[in-house]
Amino acid sequence: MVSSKDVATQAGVSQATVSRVLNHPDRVQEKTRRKVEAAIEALKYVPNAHARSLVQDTTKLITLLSGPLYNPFFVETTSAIVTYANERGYQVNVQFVQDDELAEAYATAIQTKMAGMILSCVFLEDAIFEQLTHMSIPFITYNRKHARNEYFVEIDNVQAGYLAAKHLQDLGHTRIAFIGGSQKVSTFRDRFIGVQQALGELPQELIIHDTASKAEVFKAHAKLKTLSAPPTAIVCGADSIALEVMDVAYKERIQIPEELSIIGIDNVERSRHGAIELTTVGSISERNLGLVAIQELIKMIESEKKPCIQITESVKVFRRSTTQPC
Amino acid sequence: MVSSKDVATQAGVSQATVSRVLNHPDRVQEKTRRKVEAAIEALKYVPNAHARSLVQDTTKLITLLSGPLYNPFFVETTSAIVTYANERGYQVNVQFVQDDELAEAYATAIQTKMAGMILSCVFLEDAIFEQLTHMSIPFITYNRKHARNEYFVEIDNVQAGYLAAKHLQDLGHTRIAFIGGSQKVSTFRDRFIGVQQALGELPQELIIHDTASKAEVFKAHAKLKTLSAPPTAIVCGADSIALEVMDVAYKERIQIPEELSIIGIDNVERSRHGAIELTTVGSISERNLGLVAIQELIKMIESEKKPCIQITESVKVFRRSTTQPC
DNA sequence: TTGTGAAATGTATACGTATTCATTTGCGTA
DNA sequence: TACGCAAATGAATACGTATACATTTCACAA
Repeated sequence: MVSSKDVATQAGVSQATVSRVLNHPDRVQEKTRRKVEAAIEALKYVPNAHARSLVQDTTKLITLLSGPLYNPFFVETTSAIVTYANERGYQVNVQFVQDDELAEAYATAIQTKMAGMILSCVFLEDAIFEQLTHMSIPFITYNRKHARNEYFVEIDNVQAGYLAAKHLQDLGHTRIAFIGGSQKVSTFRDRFIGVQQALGELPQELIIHDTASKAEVFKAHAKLKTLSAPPTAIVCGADSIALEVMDVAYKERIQIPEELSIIGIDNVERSRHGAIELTTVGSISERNLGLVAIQELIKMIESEKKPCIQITESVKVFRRSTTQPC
Repeated sequence: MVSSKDVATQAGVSQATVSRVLNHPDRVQEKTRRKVEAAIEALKYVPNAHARSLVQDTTKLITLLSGPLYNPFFVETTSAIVTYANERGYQVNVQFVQDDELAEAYATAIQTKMAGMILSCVFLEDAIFEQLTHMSIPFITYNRKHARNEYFVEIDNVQAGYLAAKHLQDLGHTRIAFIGGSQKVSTFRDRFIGVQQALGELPQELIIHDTASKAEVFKAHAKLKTLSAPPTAIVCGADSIALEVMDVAYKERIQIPEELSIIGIDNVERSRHGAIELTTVGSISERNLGLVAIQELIKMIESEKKPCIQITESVKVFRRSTTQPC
């Protein structure tokens, strides 16, 4: 590995001067600068970011702990986060973590000195939260939040659940099911609360929580189908779930929306696809939640002042083709 | 920041001993080890990965230069790569790079000392390639390759193009169009070669290259539609393009496959969705190309011996519902 | 010419870790 | 008890960079 010392020797200057050429080009004479730059070019020198961040105790690295990419919501947020961070000169360390893996993901992540952390996969009551808070670096959550979170970006999940259920109710549906994820997660909990605000207490047989994988969606759908009075409509706790329900339904030749109305929440890009046309609830602004979060995080990193950041975006129904009157 | 020196003071030992507890626990006495571990716990010490990789000149970091996530192919590969690497104890630095941004992505990436690099976004004749080769670290490309690549993982793209075109031909189609990306890219070039092997020289009006964005797919489709003799079938150079063509077609109320047959290449997960059912060509083994690549890369990193790795997976047609007899 | 101050450059040090080498400890044996 | 040897530990150093501080250079005025 070629170091700044090698460059210095080659250029006939001291290592400090090389460093100055890189960091304060104005503080070094034109002629010297050119010599050094020539040496850098000749030796194909690239500064060592590890050494730099060691001495400066600062780094241009952000850790992203995202949910898994089989959920299209995380595809969009990850893409936005990484791209924006790169534009701003940050590298992004990405991990895709399943719900119960946060602790170990966190443990390995913090070994690397970083400028900030952005994550989605936190539980409402997550033991990891105290550690996060005691970290000296800024962190922000998007989509989900912790019970005592001070920095988060989300959509109005209660309202989203409410609007989704209301939409189906307004279409005349009375047997409405809910399929969602873990109630330990703020998102699903709040969305379910919203659903209940619209519909009142749902019969137990129409509520299915803890649906994380495709296989579980399959089971959930099978269970609903065999009910003596199957639902005519389903509120899905996330578009990712809705897409999987649609997959199962199509494969079983169930007509959507004729036999079954489906509404999701998140308004992911894919729900707009001509072959999908999923009715869903999403942010009015249609701003990417990940983008909002990374922008806020970088503000926090670069301005040092850290006021409490709590952004909750308003939502509305995006009506497409998977819902119709009962 | 709490350092190993602080831990040493707290435990009443030297810094070297703390280091040994972490790296060679067997070389330190049981009693001492417990003292140190207690101190680590008490001070919530985490070793600084920068300092470590500085002194060891080694690091558990891999750089991934992926194509953009609006292409579902890259969603699947990125997911597989990051997850596998994490399991093996590596952090992954991710960048999503558009075709013409490779140079700058590369420039920022190499400032961080890394164990290896994995990338997809290279052109057949890419100037960056020489720099990559002269790097002392292992790198491997997946999906795409460079003209002089020694380490790559791909599917048999010529065969894929051939089979896709042949499939349509066998169904009786004669007006077959091709929509692909840049011919500077190995993937699209080879796939197009395969198409021509099956169909002979295509009429110029039925060939559309350089289709990278959704907007360009829209334009491509519009152009084909207004032809005096529009195509009855389209070979798409990638599933991502096929999905976008389907999107446009559905929105214009064009029946697929009744009015237009579509075949893609890649066999991405999404093409199996009940609402999509895209006929496509993909690897027989259905192994994730990204996974194969990262496994090979880590082998290269950890075993030092670096034979030439050139994996080309055989392909077959996955017949679904977007193609039918003319 | 000489003195002065600013600009330019060099010297020395710190960051946190792993490791080599030197020193101490402790144990078994004579 | 004393000796020797292995095991355990400590002291010192290197990794590559940025910067505070010391030194040199240089232009300009007296």
